[in-house]
Amino acid sequence: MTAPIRLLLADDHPVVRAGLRAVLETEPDLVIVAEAATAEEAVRLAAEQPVDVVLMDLQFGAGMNGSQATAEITARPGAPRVLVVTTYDSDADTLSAIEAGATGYLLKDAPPAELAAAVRDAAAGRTALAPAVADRLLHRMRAPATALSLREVQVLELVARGLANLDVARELHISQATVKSHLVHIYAKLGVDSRTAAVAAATTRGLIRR
Amino acid sequence: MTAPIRLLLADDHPVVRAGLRAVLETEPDLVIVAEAATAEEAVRLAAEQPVDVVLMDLQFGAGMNGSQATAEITARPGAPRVLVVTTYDSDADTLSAIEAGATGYLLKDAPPAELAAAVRDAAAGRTALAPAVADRLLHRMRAPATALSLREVQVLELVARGLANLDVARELHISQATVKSHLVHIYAKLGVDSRTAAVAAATTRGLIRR
DNA sequence: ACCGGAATCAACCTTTTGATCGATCGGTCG
DNA sequence: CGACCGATCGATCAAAAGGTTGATTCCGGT
Repeated sequence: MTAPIRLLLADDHPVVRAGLRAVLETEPDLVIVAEAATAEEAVRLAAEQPVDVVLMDLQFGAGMNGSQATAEITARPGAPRVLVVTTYDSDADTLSAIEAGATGYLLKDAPPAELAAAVRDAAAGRTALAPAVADRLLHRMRAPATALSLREVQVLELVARGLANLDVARELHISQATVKSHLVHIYAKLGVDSRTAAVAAATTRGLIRR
Repeated sequence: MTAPIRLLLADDHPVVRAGLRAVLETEPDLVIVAEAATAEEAVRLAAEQPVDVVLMDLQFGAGMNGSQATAEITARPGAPRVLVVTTYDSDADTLSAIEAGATGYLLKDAPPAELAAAVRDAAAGRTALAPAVADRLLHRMRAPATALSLREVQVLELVARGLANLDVARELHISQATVKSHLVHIYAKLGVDSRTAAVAAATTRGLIRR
């Protein structure tokens, strides 16, 4: 028998951490070596000890989000694999997580068996995508007209939260001119001509999370 | 020693059910008698057997939502208490759950001890509200201005569809000045200062339909 | 090595929106 | 009845957003 797969759980909900622990601890080849309640803590713990797979939530109450933490974790040499386990999925979440170096993307409504299988896939370096996520990614490939780039989705999500262009610029550390430029491209791709119309179109198409 | 409190867990996420079970089973006075993966199943199970407290999620993937299930469960004589345990909270969620007869409203990021305490409160018929939820409810009481008039809602729904002021005016057969006037009032009531922010605020509070 | 797309920024101009006045006209309610 | 509120409209000015053009950098694919 080979060495067990060492896991780090990163989720701000104690209940979810307990659930993941309960589900995964019944697998003899998996061992949970640490838990993190914040993204920052996850980054720190992943650096302090040998870990094979990090189960990473995307939404944390405050501070760094899961994508940022994923990017920091995967940036280091000999980094563990990061398997994103989140509740809701949108193009924005999926793309930024994959962009950040996630090995897999699961939804929390996955059955336990699927979860354990995905962990093993991730540990072996194989990509593990939830069916719903894989479907959407393929669908995007086939219809590249409506496919917003990662940056464009990020801009649009902030716009949907009601931020003005200058606020979006500050949030993303770019200039206001760039935000306007992105918006022009977004309008063209969605076939609209105002920010609120873009938000409405993107919402009905499921491009952004509400 | 008195009889243990009998619990029914209703959540569509296996991981969350396992987490709640793990957290609550360590309490000697609590016993989980059933689990439901859908709202419909929760209603059925709550009718079939004696249960003291139902831990109810609000978001289910498909079918009935948690509020509807709560209403059905509490409508029966000798009904169990329903304790809502959800991830995100918005005014719309909170109000409809309380409206439906929920005894308490907790967030999933609550620490285990708080969860167990809330279950005991609910079993005894005491209202158990998460501090964040209680704060918001009190805040609403002090600021009853959140009630939009019928006309204001009509304007806001068209704005949310991406229409410009002039388009809204034509749609409602009023002048652009009137639309702007309504919007000023809407912004004041929602505490925002732009149309997209108003749409975002109204959406999260459930004031407009998407 | 070259090309195209994504992302970045700047400057200019037009349109839309928002802020702030004020005003009229029904209803409702104590 | 008088006070109040919702709905309606107008005018003006400043701010924000949108449209256009052009340019640079970087990266992946041919």
